[in-house]
Formats: sequence, C-alpha cells, structure tokens
Amino acid sequence: MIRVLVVEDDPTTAQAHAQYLGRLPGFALAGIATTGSAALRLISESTREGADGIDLVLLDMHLPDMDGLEVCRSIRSARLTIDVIAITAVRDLPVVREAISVGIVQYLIKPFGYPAFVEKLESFASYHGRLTDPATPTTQAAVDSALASLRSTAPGQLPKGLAADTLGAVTALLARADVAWSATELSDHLGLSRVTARRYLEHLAGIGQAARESRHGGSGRPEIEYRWRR
Amino acid sequence: MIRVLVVEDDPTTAQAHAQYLGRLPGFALAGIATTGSAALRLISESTREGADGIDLVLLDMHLPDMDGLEVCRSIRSARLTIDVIAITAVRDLPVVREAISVGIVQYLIKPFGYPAFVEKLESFASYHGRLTDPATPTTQAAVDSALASLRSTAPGQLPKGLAADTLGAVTALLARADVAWSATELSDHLGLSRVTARRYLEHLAGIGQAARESRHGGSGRPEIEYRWRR
DNA sequence: GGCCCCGTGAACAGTATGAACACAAGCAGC
DNA sequence: GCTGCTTGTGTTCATACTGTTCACGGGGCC
Repeated sequence: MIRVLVVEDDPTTAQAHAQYLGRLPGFALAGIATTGSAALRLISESTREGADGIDLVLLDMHLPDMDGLEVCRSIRSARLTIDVIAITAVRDLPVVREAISVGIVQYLIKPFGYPAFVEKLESFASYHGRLTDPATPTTQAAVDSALASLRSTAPGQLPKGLAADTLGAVTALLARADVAWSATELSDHLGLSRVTARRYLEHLAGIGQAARESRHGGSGRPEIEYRWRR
Repeated sequence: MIRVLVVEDDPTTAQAHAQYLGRLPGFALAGIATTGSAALRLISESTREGADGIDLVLLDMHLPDMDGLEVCRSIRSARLTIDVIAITAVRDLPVVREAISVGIVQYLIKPFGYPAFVEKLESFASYHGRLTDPATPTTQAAVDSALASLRSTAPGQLPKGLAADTLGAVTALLARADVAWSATELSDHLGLSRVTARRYLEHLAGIGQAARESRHGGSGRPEIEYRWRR
C-alpha cells in the first residue's frame, strides 16, 4: 500500500484528487493539506515512531504560504526519502527544470482528467514496487529499468481529429502572452487555415482552458476571440 | 555546450572520466574536484557574475569529507538548477532511491565502460536540449517526452524491428543538412518504403534525436516532417 | 534440411486538414 | 421598425497523408 499526502490550496480540487486516489487500488490517502506549512507538519508527524509513514506527496506548486518547490526542498533537507509528484497550472519550462532537479518523479499539468492521473500514479507504483522489493538486484540494468518505468511515455488521449503537435503549437502561442486571439489571427500566425485554428481553439474552450469573448465595434458580424485561462 | 564538473575522490578515476568527456562532442569539462567541499566551492564560484555556469555534475557518492547525497542536498538548498548524474560503486537499493529523490537524473554503477558512459550523457544532452529550447511548448506531452529521453535504453541495443545499418543511413542523411524531411521524401531518397522510413524517423523522435513538425498549407492531411536535433 | 526469428514493404482503413458555402450577427440608412 | 450591406461564423466534404496489419523473404541455428 502506498500512502499519499495531497497538498493543494483549493479544497474542491484537493477533494477531487482524493477521490481520484480512492478509485485506485494500491493507494491510500494519508491526509490533505491546504498550505505548505501544514504539509510539512503532517510529514514530520508521520515520521514519528509508530506512525504510518508517507510514501508519496501530490504537491501543488502554487500554495498560499510558500512555493511548492520550497516545500520540496524542505523535505529534502530533512533527509526524508519521500517521493513527490508535482501538480501545477504553471506553464513555464524553467519551473519544470527546477522541479525535476529537486527530485520530483512526475510532473502533471493542470487541468488533467482521470486517465492522465492514473497513468502517472500507476507508473510511480511500478517504480516504487521495483525499488522497495528486496529481491531486486542492484545492477545497472535493474536501476535503468526502474527509472524507465517511471519515465515511460504513454500516448496522451486526444479527441479524434486533433493532432498533439498542432495543439502544442496553438497552446504555446496562446499561453505566451495575455492577449486574446481570434481564429483568423491565429491561423495567419501559425500557417494554418481558419477552420483548423478554430477547431483547436474550440477544443481548448471546451475543456475550460480558453475563454471565449466577442469583439464588437466594427461593422459586420462580431469576431470571437479566445483568451488563455491560467 | 554542456559544462560538466567531475567530482571523484580517486585522481586516476577522475582523469579517466575527464578523458571520456573529452571524446564526447557537445560537452566541456568545467573542472575536477576530489572532495565534496571543493566541489561546492567550484560550483558557488561558477555562479558568480561573468563566470561560465556549470550545467551538470558527475558526482561520486563516496567522498572523503562528505556523502555525495549531502553534496546534492547542498546544491538543492542553494536553489541552483544544476543537474546531477550519480556515480557509485555502492550496490544498495535505499541509496538508489534516496539519490533519485534528491533529483539525480541518471545513476551509473561502477565499474562501467565508455559505452555506458556515452549512453547516459547523450540521453542527458537530449533531455537538456529539449528543456532549454525556447521553442519547446510547455504541454504535458512535451514534458513527458523530455522525461522519456532520460530513460535509457541498454547500450548498443536497438528496439526489435530496427537494423543498425538502416538507422545509420537515415541518421547520416538527416544530420547532413538543416532541412526537415518527411517520411515519403526520405524513403524516395534512400530507396526504402515509406513505412520503414517512418519507423526509423519515429524512433529518432522517440529518443529525442529528431523533432516532429506538421507541414501545413496544402489541402488534405498535413505531412509530418522530421528535423535533426543538434 | 527444417525451423524460427526478424527486418521489410504492399495494402488498407483511418484521420487531420482546408476549400467552398450557407448562414448569422452586427451596423447604417431610411 | 425594416432593408441592405458587410464581415465573420460554423459546417460539409474531398483530399492527401498517416498509422497499422500482415505476408514475405532471407539469414542464422540447431
């Protein structure tokens, strides 16, 4: 059984993660913390004699009192061998790099659905099982294979008709600045047709990642613009 | 260029690692340290204004003054985003787990030969290149794929279905110029079928050696082009 | 020789894309 | 208000490329 601490400032989201966890066999909820200091207190309590230890932390990077990276550093300097899965809405490569460098084992970008959640936790379970099994030999091959199970690449589920590459290009442009794009503007910029740009923008609006607004003023039918939601 | 610091208590072994590094294009030796404190001093000097930063540390776990894990923790608490490859003769699973938890990206067990060394550093170069490339979109798929390039495939062993000489022909053509090839173009040029060309190009994309892009514009489903990654 | 394994490509079903088009929503003039 | 005009939306469908399956041929090994 892998005991998991959920750290997330929004109570609703924290509950959702806890419920996701409840549906997964092999995992047990060890607690919920809504601040970084609460998380560190729960963790230090769990290391006491007789208490059930915590194996894994689902750690939101955005917390009211301190940065998620800071929480992770505190865990490390306390010499606790607790694994961390980072969860964040921040789309910033340097943050990803830093998170990996402080030893997070998985990186989940919000918003995500149950399948993405399951994939990350299952792969962690596989990794954890290998490295805690005393029968595992300490050979280069065994270590490589354990790391591989952690970093296995699984195909992300996209609706039919959408390509991961194109979606990546659209989100990269949209998320870069706080400006709203119309389908036509985006298509000009990326070398796509308006129809295709619209398809991807509508998808992002559908999953709540983009907000739709009407651009009034000129003559003719108003233009619809899409703004990235953080 | 990836700047590397070699940390190893035995001078002969340290020299050997530095020589291995010298034979690898894309990497530069930033220094050699034989103790933990010397390593930390070199690292803190390298972060000064005007100095060349250190990107990667080849860190032996066994050092005269302090544990390699302790060196790693010090780097973390100094908030430096420096990646670490652990090198050790210790065959102990808990040490492996703890090393991974403090954020090492690769784990090399001594003794190892040049091929194993190359494999670990090349896969790191691929990972590093992806996460420092500003063109990389911050999507779940991109992060997963960057992490996947850290996953090592056993040295010299190709996935089943791929032949070494065919792969050689493909990489030779791809790497020659900075143009992107579609699977069909490549197959025409090499006298292969499109299916086979695609297999090898997908393999290169999977290990991060090629970048995939969609070629939009014309009518019909877009063509995927593959560009060599340096 | 008989057997098995593996790299290859022909064939085919599936799927991202954009040209074309019918329609909808605003504005201006009366 | 109604009418016309202008501009962008939303949908359909041909299209070209993708991704997968499966049979073949050649090479190593009992």
